[in-house]
Amino acid sequence: MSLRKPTKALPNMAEADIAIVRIAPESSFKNKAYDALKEAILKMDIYSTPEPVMLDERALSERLGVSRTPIREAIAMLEQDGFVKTVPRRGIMVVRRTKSEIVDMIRAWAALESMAARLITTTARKKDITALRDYFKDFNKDRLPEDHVEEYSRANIAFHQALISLSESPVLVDLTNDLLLHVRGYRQLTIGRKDRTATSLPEHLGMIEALEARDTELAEKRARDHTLGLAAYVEAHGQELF
Amino acid sequence: MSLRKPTKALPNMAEADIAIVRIAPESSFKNKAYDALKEAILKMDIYSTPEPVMLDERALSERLGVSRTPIREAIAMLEQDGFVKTVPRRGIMVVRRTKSEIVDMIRAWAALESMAARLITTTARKKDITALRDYFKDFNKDRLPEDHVEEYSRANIAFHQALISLSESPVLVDLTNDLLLHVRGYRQLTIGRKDRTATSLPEHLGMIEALEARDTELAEKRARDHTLGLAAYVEAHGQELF
DNA sequence: TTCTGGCATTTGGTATGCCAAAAACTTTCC
DNA sequence: GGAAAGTTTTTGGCATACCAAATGCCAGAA
Repeated sequence: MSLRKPTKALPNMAEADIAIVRIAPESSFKNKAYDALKEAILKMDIYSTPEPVMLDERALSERLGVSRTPIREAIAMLEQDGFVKTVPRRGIMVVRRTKSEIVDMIRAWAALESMAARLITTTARKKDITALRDYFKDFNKDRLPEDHVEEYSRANIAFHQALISLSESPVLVDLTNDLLLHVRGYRQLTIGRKDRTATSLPEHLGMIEALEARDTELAEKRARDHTLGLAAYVEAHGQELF
Repeated sequence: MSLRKPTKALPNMAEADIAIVRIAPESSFKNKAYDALKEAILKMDIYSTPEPVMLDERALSERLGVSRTPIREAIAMLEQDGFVKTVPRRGIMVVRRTKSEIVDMIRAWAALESMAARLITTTARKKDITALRDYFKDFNKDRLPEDHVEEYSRANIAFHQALISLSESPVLVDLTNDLLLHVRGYRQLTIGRKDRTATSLPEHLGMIEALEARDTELAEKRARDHTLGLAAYVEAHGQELF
């Protein structure tokens, strides 16, 4: 917590000159394993095979070069997050979401983002709201989003995260980030599909306008309807994605 | 996943007659420890003392009669939930929420519940909506909520949980339950304070009416404003609670 | 008495080993 | 041959031992 009390052996020594830098906390193996496994799970395409993807404690501990104990603790954490499910004497499987679960998550996301929009209209600085446009500055009628789907998808996600951050609500930020990981981690394709991008950009700009106008109700509505639109889209067209 | 392949020793035995009940999964020590610790944490009043409440792995393992391993896994899970924070070679401390964190959580709760209300207007059966009134059937002008604060507080929470359940959205249900544990687990007093109960009941009835009328926008608004009212109340008067 | 250096203790982190249940594999017997 | 019975292997659950860092205690020096 506090640094060691400075020695007084040399009464006039320059105590502050050593420029101590606050030693690095060196994250534990447990947390390193958690991060590594989480990233690996989000990166893998678990829907490409019909059989559930299984993890093996011993194999993982060997791959990561640590014992099973920190691996097991990381697994327990991932299970709390809903990324894996361990079945005794059966194995650890990566959880596969159904379409309706994804739709459900997007709806919750819509709820949280619309609340973020509401809060932003009353607290955020105009400068910060306007800065949200920057995420789409590379797209216009000469450079359509639907012609750069991957790039637009990334901008899309960055925009939404920046928007939520403007609410200055840690809870909203954390909850939406978690949902986003589940929704997009498995299928990047879900967001930014070509036929969504056409309507996406104008809706985003509409949201920003409402925020700038400090129109609480309108901003909330536009944020909600935009994301609910995504939910409806997935519900209608997402069958083949899962 | 699948039941054991039925034996064929007796070709004509009535296989379906034994009514297998899905053998008890015999929850693991890890999960038992998780449940026990979670309950204990929610039950304790961590704001009554100025010093942070610390947990000790070895003491817990002795108290629960298991080794440290499942205890540590349970702790890792609780840390994911945000109930405890472990600091290497320092200890495990029960997380204390600040007032602004609680307010933040209540706002997120408002967002989720208003979405639940929205969904209910389009999917729930009228019968189920009307049944929500039952939670308040023991309160009227001859038996005011403010005269039975504890009882009303319980009915209040049960009502909100039943409401969210009507949305048939597992995500909304889970997220709000988690938030509720954090908000009320530590301070039962936060909800159901005498000066809130007066306005609480009419607002609840108003929410039910809007749901019955299938007025999506109104139901959403009333649900949101009701819970945001609680947030505002805590923000304004909650100082002494923390 | 006060301060300092060192040792013992505490505490979370990690590695290992063993267990039981389930699954995979092998053997045996009709 | 094929299936039942027996055996081996696999896999997560749990207990235990040891480690290193942080803290506290205490004797000895100033």
